[in-house]
Amino acid sequence: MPHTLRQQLADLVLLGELKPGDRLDEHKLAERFGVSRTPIREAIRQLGASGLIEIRPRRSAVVRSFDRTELSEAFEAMGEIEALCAARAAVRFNESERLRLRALIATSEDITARKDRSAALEMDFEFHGLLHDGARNWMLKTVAEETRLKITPYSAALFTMESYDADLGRPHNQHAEIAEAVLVGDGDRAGALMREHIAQALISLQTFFEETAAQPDAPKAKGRT
Amino acid sequence: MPHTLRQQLADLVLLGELKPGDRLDEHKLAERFGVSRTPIREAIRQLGASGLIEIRPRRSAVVRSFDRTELSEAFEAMGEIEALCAARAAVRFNESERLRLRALIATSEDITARKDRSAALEMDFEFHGLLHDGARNWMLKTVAEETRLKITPYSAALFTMESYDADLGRPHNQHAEIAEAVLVGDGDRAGALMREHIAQALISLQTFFEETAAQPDAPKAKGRT
DNA sequence: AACATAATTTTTGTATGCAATTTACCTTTA
DNA sequence: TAAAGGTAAATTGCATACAAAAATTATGTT
Repeated sequence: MPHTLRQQLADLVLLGELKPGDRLDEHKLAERFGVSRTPIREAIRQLGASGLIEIRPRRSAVVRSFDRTELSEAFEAMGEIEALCAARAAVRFNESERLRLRALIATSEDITARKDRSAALEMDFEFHGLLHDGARNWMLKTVAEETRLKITPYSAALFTMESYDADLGRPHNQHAEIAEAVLVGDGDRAGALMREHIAQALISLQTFFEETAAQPDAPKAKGRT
Repeated sequence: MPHTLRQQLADLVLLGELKPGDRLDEHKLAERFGVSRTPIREAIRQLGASGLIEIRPRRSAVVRSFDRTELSEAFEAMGEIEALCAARAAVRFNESERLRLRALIATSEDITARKDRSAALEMDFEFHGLLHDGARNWMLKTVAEETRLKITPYSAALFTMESYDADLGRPHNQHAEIAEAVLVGDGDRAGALMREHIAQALISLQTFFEETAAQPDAPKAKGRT
């Protein structure tokens, strides 16, 4: 099942080939995907409306980048939204979802032990996706995923760093705790734990970006030596 | 300051000229706005990504329509998001915003007395917009406005109905109560009142749509007598 | 008259070309 | 060497054209 052009383009950003601040050259992208500029432009506009890239009239579109303040606000907002999903999921989960969640945590345990960062990233998406579905609210799910999408270029970068190996256990343990609260039906606790989980993720992100000097908002080296 | 094409197109939907379910003919729109189909298509794609219209491959795009369940879920989600904004605004409002809020409520009082539904709709937008800003979180504001945008074709319809005159006082009073909580700095109360306010809005919407039989999800009469 | 099928029109998807603007590069000057 | 200016190249915005698919109308059969 071939992805849509829009998804293929998004993947360039989501999988890290294009990083925040990078320009999107319509000609080159058209050539790369073997189509004309017209469909490329349409895909770019869509991703622009999704907030994944930034569209500036008469100038190249660029991958959306956040400064420290924006990143912190984004995580604060996401924390609240994910907390909402978790709290509702705790109350509305059905039996098959409970089974799936349990299985997910077990698999995650394994992945964490093997320090497979790539699998851990996928697992992270699945875990949160399961809670988004469990909230049984289409709009809430949409909002959660749109929010998550916008910061993905940053959070995904974390999982690609070798130095993140050491901290891989923390998110897993937090997921396990949240899952427990969800399975017990304790919405308030699940929500609170989720809020904390997202807050921790922000701290990890900030820490690693400070260390590597690849900080958000850092001016891109564009040929200027 | 001329609006962008995207905004002009959105206005067709937001101001009620195009209703949920209506098709967007690229040719006619291009002719209407005096441009070619290319920029029209780009605008349509953007609005599609925003969730205001629905894009179906190889078929005309249509204004997004919600069935009863979706509408109810949308309002539930919006209630939580708006409550978040209100709760934060109560704590983070600055002095000029407090003044502006007080002035807004005073004006609203007047508008309600005059039963000016059109002005009341604008006032509604301003009231909520002020709280979105007051939350001091760019992402939260974005999420709130995107959510609000999606259901606007429905909520705006309410304000255009003559029969809504009788109920015009209720939203105003609720706004006033919320404003009071915000000005006192009581975030929890502001949030709770906001949640209630949005829930009431849904009920009004459902009630009026049932009465007029112009229910959401109703199949559009398209030439078929 | 009802239904199925074929012809016709409408509408979308994409490629291509050109004008307008921005960006990059190179020269000149302090 | 750094700044400033001007020219050339690259890039976006938009119009137009045409093929493919969908919607509509017309036609024929039972």
